[in-house]
Amino acid sequence: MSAGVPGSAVDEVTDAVLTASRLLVAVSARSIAAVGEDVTLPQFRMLVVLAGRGPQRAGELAELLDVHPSTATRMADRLVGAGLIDRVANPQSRREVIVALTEPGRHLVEDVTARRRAEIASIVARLDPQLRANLVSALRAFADAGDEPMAVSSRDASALGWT
Amino acid sequence: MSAGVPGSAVDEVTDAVLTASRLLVAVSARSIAAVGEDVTLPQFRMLVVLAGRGPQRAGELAELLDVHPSTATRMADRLVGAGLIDRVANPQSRREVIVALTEPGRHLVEDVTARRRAEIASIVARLDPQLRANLVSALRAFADAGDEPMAVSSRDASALGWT
DNA sequence: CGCCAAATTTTGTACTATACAAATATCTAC
DNA sequence: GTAGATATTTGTATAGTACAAAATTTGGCG
Repeated sequence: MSAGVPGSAVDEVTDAVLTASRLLVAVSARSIAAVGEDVTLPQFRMLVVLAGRGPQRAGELAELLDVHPSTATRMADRLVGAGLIDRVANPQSRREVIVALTEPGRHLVEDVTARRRAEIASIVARLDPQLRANLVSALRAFADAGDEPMAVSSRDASALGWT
Repeated sequence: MSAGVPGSAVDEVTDAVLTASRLLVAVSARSIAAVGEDVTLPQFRMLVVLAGRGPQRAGELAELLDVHPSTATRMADRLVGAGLIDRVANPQSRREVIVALTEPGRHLVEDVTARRRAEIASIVARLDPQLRANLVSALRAFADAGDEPMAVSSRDASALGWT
């Protein structure tokens, strides 16, 4: 292994993060289902972005979601069909399209978010407070450590045949 | 909030776990791409299960991956096409189909896994050792706390209008 | 002014993942 | 040996995804 970290530690961290993440995804899915709306997880992500950052240009929205613009268009089609978002041409520049939550859309996000937060809170509440503090700092450090693009030393990279 | 846990703690934990998990998914995707094979993440999951538990019945495989059997069939179709798995009828019970890695399939898994482990190791290596230990124990505790099915107190549940 | 290049979005096409229902094939027990 | 149970595949439909091409709009330049 590349830097004095035993392989088992790598696998333990990987497993632990992925398990925790699966749990959160399951909680989110449950929360959406509980609200009874027929919205997929990617669609919900779009709604959350709109709730958090306000109305957005279609292309900007695609970038925020890290999908191709045409993907965003089609996702938006479905959400418009469900009455959860509106699409209006920007009067200043009619080639741009502004996407915004409708009232039902905002409601949905609030509803689902409240349920999700409540459920996660009930999990977090069961954690020993010391562990709880560790969790956040350790995960942040982990994410920060991985943030630097191409997170491998050049020695490792060449050893593995990377460019 | 349900149990004396400030909302911000909930959001911090949620954010931290999801960010870390996104990082890992990105690492995995990079590792697969680096090997140059045109395999999707779900397909790779199937290969990993086969590598870890040996040849499996089609239905068993679907359960392990938590997808519908027909989904597994189609995923397997593509992997057979790519020469990464084999499908043989169980001689003992010809209605059953056994799916197994081919040599190229096993190779692919080993290759990708090695790259992924190396990259994650280089991230983990940057962590303060104390944080590293905290990370695993805290995440495990979190996942365990969430494992209990329907992780909400009945008081919370009724307060939220759950059944 | 008018046209052409750049920007923005949508449409056409193709493919994967996914589920449900129905068809198919096999096995087993009576 | 036939009926019911079991295992898989096929038919059909939908969502997410990308790339390429078309459509629309804007803006600048001769």
